[in-house]
Amino acid sequence: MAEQIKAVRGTRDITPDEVYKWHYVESAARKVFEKFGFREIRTPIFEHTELFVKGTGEITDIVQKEMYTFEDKGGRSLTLRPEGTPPVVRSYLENNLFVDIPVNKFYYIAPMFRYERPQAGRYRQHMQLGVESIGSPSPAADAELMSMYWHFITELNIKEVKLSMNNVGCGNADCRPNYVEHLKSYAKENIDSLCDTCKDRLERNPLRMLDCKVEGCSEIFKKGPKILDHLCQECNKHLKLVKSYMERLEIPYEMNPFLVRGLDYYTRTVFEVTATGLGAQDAIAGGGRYDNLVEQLGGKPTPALGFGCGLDRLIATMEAQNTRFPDPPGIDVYLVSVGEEGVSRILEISYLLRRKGISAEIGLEDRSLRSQMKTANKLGAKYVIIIGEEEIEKGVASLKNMQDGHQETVDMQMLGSTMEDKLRISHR
RNA sequence: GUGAGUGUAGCUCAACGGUAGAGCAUCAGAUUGUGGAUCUGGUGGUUGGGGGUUCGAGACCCCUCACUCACCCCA
Repeated sequence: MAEQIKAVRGTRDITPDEVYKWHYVESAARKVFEKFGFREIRTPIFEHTELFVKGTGEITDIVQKEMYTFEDKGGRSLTLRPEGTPPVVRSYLENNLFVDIPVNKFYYIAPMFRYERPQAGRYRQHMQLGVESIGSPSPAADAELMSMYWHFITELNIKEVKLSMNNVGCGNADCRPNYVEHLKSYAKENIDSLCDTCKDRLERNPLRMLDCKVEGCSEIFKKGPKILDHLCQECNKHLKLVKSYMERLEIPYEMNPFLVRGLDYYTRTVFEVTATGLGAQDAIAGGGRYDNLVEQLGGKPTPALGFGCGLDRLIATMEAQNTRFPDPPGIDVYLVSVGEEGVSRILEISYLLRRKGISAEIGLEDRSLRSQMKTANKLGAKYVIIIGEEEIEKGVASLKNMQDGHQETVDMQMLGSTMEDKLRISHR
């Protein structure tokens, strides 16, 4: 035997036994999102590398060490998309989608690629359900987005989720930059007690020191300056309104002043949803406002916000919580034949039934009746149609109800309509 | 990128350095044309791959690949 080629590290197959769960979650998402006025957008799976360097941010981990970047035969540097926001903004600008309506709302269900070491809930290719709302500065848009996600996971019956929220301010001199100076001088006062990563972050990306998990560091920053105390007036007002809307919508959330997301472009509202049963990688969704990104990517100054939700983790959560999925689709009829003439008959009948919208499966191997019945049972067929020499001679078919075991004889000509009647009743 | 653990049949796992096994699944039969329960039998493996130690390696050593978990970070 030739050597087996296996799936690439960090990737996996979703086999037919699993895929119905994905269909369920995806169609729930489409239903919910479309009710909230979001429309699907599909962008290419790869982009010019520059889009992510500029959009996601040069100093992010994603860009610095996690991108699948390659050169194509034309010498272009391309990158498999590691996240969905920059491509959607690019598409929004490229297609001039802003001309029709002031606020554009998009969603996508698409694979993302990051070169990371795989572990529980982390893959090199993972499916992300993403949403972007471009054009509105209103805090109501923030609340709308979070409430939509909340509704979505409620619909799926996901339990034990926590929505954490923060406001990381804006670029005005009296807002985040001012806070960062405070934070830096505070960190310098305590520099001897900080871990090496934090020392490094102090210059490169000071905000990220806040969510350091090293105990000593988190203790220090708990006592340090908080962004929420240093927001400019506008950001403060925004935060206040978002909170009041969330309360009015009765969406439970927690303020977490240490929540800082790994992407550069966030302004003001950021949030993260965590779930139980996942191990260390427990974030099932994360997002926030990015009011400067559209301009950064060459558009006019346009406020925007969005989030991403990892479907692999979402489904893993549901499995860990024993969430009920709808039953996997079974088949209506299994057709069994005896003898060569029987095979040609069941092929013909199955084609007829299938065209009537009935799901039918046929046994094509030359096996004993008993074996074929076993297969029918295993596939969960509601009915079995048996066509052998006796039936052919009489021009009939034997029809067996697999639930109650009752068997009857049906005129071959009447099979189509009989099956339609029976299945209409049992579907009710 | 760092650290730890694990790779034996489709799945879950055994086998003191000495003939590679069990349960489940699968296939067939018991039932010459009838599923689920029971019983009987069969198929199925270059022990992840490569090298080394040894009279002899699934086991010990080295390399490599993969998986798992954690760090980092993220969904």
